[in-house]
Order: sequence, then structure tokens, then C-alpha cells
Amino acid sequence: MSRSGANLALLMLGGFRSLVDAATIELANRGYDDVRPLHDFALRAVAAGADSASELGRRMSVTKQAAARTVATLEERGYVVRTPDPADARRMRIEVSDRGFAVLQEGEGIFDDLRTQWQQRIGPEKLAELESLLTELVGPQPVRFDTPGWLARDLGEST
Amino acid sequence: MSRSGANLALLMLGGFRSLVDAATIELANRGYDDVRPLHDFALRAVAAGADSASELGRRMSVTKQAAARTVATLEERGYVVRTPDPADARRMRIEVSDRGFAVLQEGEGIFDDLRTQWQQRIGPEKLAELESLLTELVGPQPVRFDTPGWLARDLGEST
DNA sequence: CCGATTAGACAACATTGTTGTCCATCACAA
DNA sequence: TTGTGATGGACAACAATGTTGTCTAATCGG
Repeated sequence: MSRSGANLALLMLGGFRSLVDAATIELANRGYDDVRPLHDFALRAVAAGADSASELGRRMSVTKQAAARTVATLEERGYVVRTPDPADARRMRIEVSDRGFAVLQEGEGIFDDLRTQWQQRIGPEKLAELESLLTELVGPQPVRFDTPGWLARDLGEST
Repeated sequence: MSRSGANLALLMLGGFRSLVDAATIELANRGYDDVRPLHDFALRAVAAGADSASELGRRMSVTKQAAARTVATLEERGYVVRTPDPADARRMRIEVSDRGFAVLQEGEGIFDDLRTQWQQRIGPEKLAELESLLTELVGPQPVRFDTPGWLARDLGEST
């Protein structure tokens, strides 16, 4: 019947976007209107140990140039700090700033809230089932997102 | 536990990407190496009645300029045909070409095949359950994808 | 017939990505 | 110790999409 494969894909896209868009808007409401999910994810990678642009690029599966630009943006906006690595003059060590940690925490909370909302809509067991199935299908660590463009786009927050 | 809201979002992104990437690659294998999911979706919209650039823009929630460029690309590659509208000299009527229909059909088939693969991995009931839950959460018609950028990106098909 | 709306096109620019190139620095081995 | 190769970072040029703004031509409404 209507359960075409394309529809299944669109369903997942819709789910993802609905969460991410809501999170981005809420983040903007809380004063972080210059972060996109891309930045959030990059920040997470930095916090998780990607302390150089090249390393960040590897973890996010983008070129080091792209990663470097993301880092530059994050630095401009005060979410990370770059300091020369005393042990290796080639490297610039990247660290998440206080503001960076703050936005990460907010992000966590927002996503968790959204998940809770979903839980209330379909029930804890069903949500767990959903997560379990998705995990089985796409693997437990779907962190590998070489996602360009749209994650970073603006949402219609104003107007 | 580890089931954070962010993870849930990533899971869905992973699922979507895994389907779409596979489909894009397979489409390229079958000779349509110049179509991205973006084009496929735009083509669908045209086939569904969006017969002008402006209308396509409205349906895909992008500006008419962006839509016009997509149409131009599709025309260049032979997936749509533009003809002057006899009833309105301002408009160019857009129609899906034979090749366009062909790629749409291939796309359908590929997505269905992928869905079948998933079905084999987790079983028909569970897949149905997954679809049912997603539909409940995001609505039956998640077609509204104002998705920029990355859908249109190149995948690493060669090398 | 005239003003408002609409379709399409063009230009300028923002975002994010890619390749290619270059230089400085480090690691390692001869 | 020194030479060679790998690595980090930066710059430039370009591709793909998107946005706004502006303009012209055609249609529509009164």
C-alpha cells in the first residue's frame, strides 16, 4: 500500500527535521541565535576530544578546510577558543569555551525535552521500541554525519 | 540512560541518509548519475502538478528563484521540458520528460527495494511498527521538505 | 484604461563544501 | 645529524543551493 520506500525515508527526514528545527528555535529563544545544529555537533566533537581542525574534520567526515572554517566561525562567536599548542607549533589547540559548554548543555536539555514530548505522545514503550528499531537498522553510533548545508541553515525564527 | 534526545534525532538522520545515499548511488549505477534526491523530489512535485517555476517554489517552500534554477538544471539534463504557456505569455509550462518519468520510476523501485531489505532485517511487523510510530509522530505527509543543500550533494560514488 | 499582482530573469551575496597548492613543523630512519 | 615523508594550517578558486533585491512583461480587476 502507501508504505513506499520513499515514504519511509521522508518519514525519517521529517522526524529529524521536526526535532532539530524545534531545538534550533528554542535555542534561539534562549539567546543562542547564532548557532545551528551544525555548530552544536561540531562543538560536541570538540568537547569529545577533537582538539584540532584536522581532527575535527576527520571526525565529521569533512575536509580539514571545511572544519577549519567551522572552527573559525565558532571562534568568532565565542564558542571555542584557539590557543597555540605548546607541544606542536603547527597545531592550534581548540577548546570549548564556557559559552560553548553552556550552549551544549542547553542543547542537551532541549533535545531531551523534545524526546520527552514524543514519549508522552506515543508512550515510553513505543518510543523505546522506535529507538531500538532505528538503532538496529542504522547502528548504535550514527554520529557519522557528513551532513553539509542544510543543518546550518537559518530557520524562520523571526517575523 | 543513553537514549538522549539528540541521539534520537541522529538516529533518524542516519536512517534517512542511509536510504537516500544508497538510492542515489544505485541510481547512478543505473545511468542516472546526474540526479540528486533534490532533483527527484522536484521532479515529483512537477509530476504532481507544479507546472511552473513559481508554483514549484511554493510547493517546495523555496523562493521562485531557487526553484527556477532547479528547473533550469533539470531542463539541461533532460528531465523536464519547458514550453511557453499558450494561455499566459508570462509562464513557461514545465513538464516531466520521458527521461524524467524513467528516473522517477527507477527511484520508486530502488526505494522500495531498500525498504524490502530493511524488512528482511527486522521483519515485516517491526518495520510496519516503525513506520506506524513515525507516521504518528511526524504526520502522514512529511512531504513538506524545505530542505536545502545537502540533499543535492554529490556522494562519493567513485574511488 | 490603469494600477496591482504575478511570472520569469538577472545580479549580488551568504553558507558550506571541495580541490589544489604551499609552507612550517614534526617524526623517523639512514 | 640530516633528509624525506607526513601532518597541521592557511589561502585561493570554484561548485551547489539558498536568499534578497530589482526589473520587465503580461495578466487581472475594477
